[in-house]
Amino acid sequence: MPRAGLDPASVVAAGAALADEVGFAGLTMGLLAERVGVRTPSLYKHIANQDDLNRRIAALALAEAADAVGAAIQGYAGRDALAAAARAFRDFVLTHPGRYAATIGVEPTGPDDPIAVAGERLLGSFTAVLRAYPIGLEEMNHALRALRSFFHGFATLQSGHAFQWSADVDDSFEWLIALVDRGLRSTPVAG
Amino acid sequence: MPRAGLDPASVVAAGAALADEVGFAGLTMGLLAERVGVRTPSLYKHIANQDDLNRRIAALALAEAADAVGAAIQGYAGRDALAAAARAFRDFVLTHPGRYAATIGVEPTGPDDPIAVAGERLLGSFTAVLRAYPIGLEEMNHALRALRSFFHGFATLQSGHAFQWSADVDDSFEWLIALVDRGLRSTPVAG
DNA sequence: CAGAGTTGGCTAATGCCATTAGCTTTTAGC
DNA sequence: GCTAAAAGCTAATGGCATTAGCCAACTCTG
Repeated sequence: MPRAGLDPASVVAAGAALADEVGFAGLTMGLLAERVGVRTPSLYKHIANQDDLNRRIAALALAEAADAVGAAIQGYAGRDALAAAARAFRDFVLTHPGRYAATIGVEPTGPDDPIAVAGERLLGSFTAVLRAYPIGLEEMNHALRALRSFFHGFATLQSGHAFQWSADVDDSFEWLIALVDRGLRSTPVAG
Repeated sequence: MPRAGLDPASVVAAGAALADEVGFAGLTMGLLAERVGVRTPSLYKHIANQDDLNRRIAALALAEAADAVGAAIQGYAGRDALAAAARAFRDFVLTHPGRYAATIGVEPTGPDDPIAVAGERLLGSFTAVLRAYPIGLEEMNHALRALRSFFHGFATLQSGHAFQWSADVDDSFEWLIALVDRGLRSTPVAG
């Protein structure tokens, strides 16, 4: 029995890729073991259990999303930054539906949890998007949550095939970006 | 062995209630059987299998949500209707997280599927909310999807404890409603 | 370059969960 | 009252996650 040369990172990466293929719900230890060329129990030498695997996939997904969004908004501000961030985020979710699904409902165990660290990084990019809009400090958290709601909502609905084919989904997404841009521009005067 | 007096509707109702208590992922046939006072295999006399149960719970949830939103917007228009619908929808998701989770990712099998019927009814209420806004027919589908994205996104994020406690979540929700209202008021001139 | 210890892989076993088969009793309709 | 469908039950099957315990293969030191 030659060694497979696995380590936690490679197992998690394979798990994320497999989740993207078969759906997060279809990700089983047996399938993942087969994918990495090992018997099921051997996976436990690298990850504690399936929940641990899910959390690591979630952290990976958040880190990758933060990278994608962060890179997309470089050099842009205002509406251009908003559109770039929104498109990058949605692209990521649509091309990596399984690993993004792993992030839903996970809660970091503490501030040093990789999930929290990556999540903060993603939030940082969202904050950068809002910088050019007339938003007071006190409203920043509300605006951040609004942005997250719209990014997360649209991406998960489309990923779950919740939209009929009555109109082009990409057009709807651009329309949504424009709607949010108008709303953010005309924030109320007082904080 | 006296009969328990079960029928599909009561099993589905109990399943929805149980899902709200233990989370959709924690809903098992064994737990549901115990809850309705029957052994596990007996459930199959009323529902085909767990997937069937999930779909029926989803249809129930969509119907209830449609009722709640429809009732909430009675007599309101414009921003008032938007706020009423948003609050009713979020209240429903937060008080019934398990059954709402059952709706995520389900796809109706055809136009007569109760899931499709209830979903259309909910969409009808959302359409009514948009009626007082200056939105062209061609844009209606985009606006509808935008509304769904906001409602679904915020409600699922809050339900999944994805918001930190840095600011009051109810305030954020009202802020989001105001943002969407501003965006919907100032739609571009051309359709 | 040998050998001790750690690491990573394997087989076997356990327990939970969904589902099916086949039997029995209740109950509704005649 | 009788018959047949409906609704319950026990027993059995198969999939999945997880643990125990064993052995081979690297690593690292002397």
